[in-house]
Amino acid sequence: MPASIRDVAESAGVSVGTVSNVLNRPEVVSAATRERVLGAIAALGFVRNESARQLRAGSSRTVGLVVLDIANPFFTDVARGVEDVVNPAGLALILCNSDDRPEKESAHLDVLAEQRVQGVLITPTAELTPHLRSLRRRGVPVVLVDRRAPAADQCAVAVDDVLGGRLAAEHLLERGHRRIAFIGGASGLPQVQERHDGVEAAVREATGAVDELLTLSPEALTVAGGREAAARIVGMPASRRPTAAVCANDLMALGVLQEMVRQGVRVPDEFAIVGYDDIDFAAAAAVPLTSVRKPRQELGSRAARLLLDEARGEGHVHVQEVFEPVLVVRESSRVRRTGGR
Amino acid sequence: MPASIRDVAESAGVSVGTVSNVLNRPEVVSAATRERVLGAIAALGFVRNESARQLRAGSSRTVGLVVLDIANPFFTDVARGVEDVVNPAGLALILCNSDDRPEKESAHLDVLAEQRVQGVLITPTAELTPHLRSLRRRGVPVVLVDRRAPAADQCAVAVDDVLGGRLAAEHLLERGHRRIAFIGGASGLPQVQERHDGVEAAVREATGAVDELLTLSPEALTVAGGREAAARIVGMPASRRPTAAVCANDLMALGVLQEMVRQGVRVPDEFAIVGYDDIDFAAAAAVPLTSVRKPRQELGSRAARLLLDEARGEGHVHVQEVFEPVLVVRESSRVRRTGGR
DNA sequence: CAACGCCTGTGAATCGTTTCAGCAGAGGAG
DNA sequence: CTCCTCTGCTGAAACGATTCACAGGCGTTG
Repeated sequence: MPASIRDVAESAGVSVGTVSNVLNRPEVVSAATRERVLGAIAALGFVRNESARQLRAGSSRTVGLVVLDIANPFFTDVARGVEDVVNPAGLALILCNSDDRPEKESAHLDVLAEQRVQGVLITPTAELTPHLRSLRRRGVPVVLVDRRAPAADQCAVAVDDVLGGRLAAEHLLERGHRRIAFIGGASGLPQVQERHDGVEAAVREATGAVDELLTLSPEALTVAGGREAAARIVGMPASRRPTAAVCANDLMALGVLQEMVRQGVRVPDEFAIVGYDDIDFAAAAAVPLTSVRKPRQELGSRAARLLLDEARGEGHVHVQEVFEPVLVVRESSRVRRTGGR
Repeated sequence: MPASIRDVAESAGVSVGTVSNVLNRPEVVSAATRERVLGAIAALGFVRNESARQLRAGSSRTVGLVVLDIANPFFTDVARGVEDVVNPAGLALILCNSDDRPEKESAHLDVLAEQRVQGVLITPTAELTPHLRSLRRRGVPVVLVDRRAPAADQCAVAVDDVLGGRLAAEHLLERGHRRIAFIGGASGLPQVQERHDGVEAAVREATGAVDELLTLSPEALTVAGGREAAARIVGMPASRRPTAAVCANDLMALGVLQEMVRQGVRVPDEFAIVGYDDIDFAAAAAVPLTSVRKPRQELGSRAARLLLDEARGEGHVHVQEVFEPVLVVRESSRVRRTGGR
């Protein structure tokens, strides 16, 4: 139904080749002809059919971004960084949400493969699914976001999460906390594991023992997950109950905070909280959250640039970029009545 | 480079038509042949080329969603609602962010038109741009989200924002506030205008005068915009300074709250705040925000269903759905020392 | 035994764009 | 006047999947 390039050609009295030239290399067409063709295009309301163009070109002008949780502002900030790079390059972004579920992730990857996207940016679920591998084997560039590459044969943009965990824990230890909880999801994400390892190492060095570290694994890395973990902590006997928690992300930290407030536990006086990601809302929370800051937007833009470079081919060198996180101290861990246990 | 349907046909010793049948109407192919073809598909790692399929079909298996601010959780919740409807229908979602800028919006619409999307869901910028009109004229279904349709010739899913504004204002008036501010962006969005009108009507009815309503229009409907407005309010002489504000969305309300806290103004004792949208973070704010709740996810899913219905053709009836907002009272407007002026 | 219908499968046309070899005509050089 | 070059345009092939009219093969029926 919509006008095709042939209709335009007919209406302008030229061949389809000429119309295509007007569209793609206007400089090879004489000014008079160009005007005539552009006039016909406007008159007919012609819009290029991307499918046909793609069919010919072999790949589309889109890239895919698959995130773990679209409701987590961390990922929308990453997406914004990606957009800032990808749109100016004339590419559209297909944003997919896996909800940390491998099936959804696979389904999205299938769609992206069928769309012949230029490449895929992804924060994968725990296991690198076979879909992801086969995508790469098929020659589709894949850049991991907020996750280290398992090998040097692909690009990845990550954050030193062991360091991040360590920063968070050392901060609490300095404030005199000894019984510390690490609250991470049950999903088994390596990023979360690394944060845990950083916390654990710091706790061991400071206390000489690891059993001071309580690890809680609520269902999901969400506000609800944080509430769940907090409820369990409050339910523990006071003698064993931790006095502070490092959370695997800010959403969980907000959940912990909410539940603590609800249960009448004063934060930070009775319980200190450190979040992770430093999303904008962390600073606006009931008790402003201490958090481990990651360069969210830059994570996205850097990953997108690497992807475009790889898609362009020609001597692309795989890069594993690792950003350093920074601890931002706010109210939720500020005070500490008593030192030691 | 990737295997085509022809390679599969060759490898399985059948014609391309048969392969296509296996893919699209497996029931017309004998079991033996089907197995053989599926085997070849697996062996070659064949993936359908959507471009080719679309070229033939005339339209793609995607829908577009254009939002005003991807960083606003309200819109990610809407997006989630859309996804829940659209993915099960076998369609992919292209999520675009206009940042409330007509040029970006137009650029995104161009891309979506070239992609031959099945339809577009959009929360448009202030003016309905010519691009949007021409899209509709070209027969692409367009459903407005969180915005009323200017005429009955298209679908729209909105919220009664006059009522929302009224609910917010009446609540504050009941609490004894008389000098009230309305904080909305300068973008001229009708949704915001309606909220303003609702507030204004309520104020007029209660006080008999409109000049009790101070309207502030910061640059953008963001946290920063809220801070900016709050700073201006604090700078006013106490005699004329409002004692409460209705904000056009929760992000601004959070900004107002932050700035008030920073300036040492106690909320709600010295200044009450009501937000709009009731995003999840509203309840988790430093002072939990009273807010006007909209059915965020349902807004998206309803809009998506209408879009799919319209795309399917066959006796589609345009629907203008208007949801009723509900006031959720929390700490930010709870108390009020003194009544009246 | 012929006629018929059903079941499978074939092969060519088609979608709209890009690309490229090649052609007409103008202008310049000899 | 012929030969050559350059500019501007043409026309057809190609991309990969879908679709549809149709062709064999086989069993059934009268």
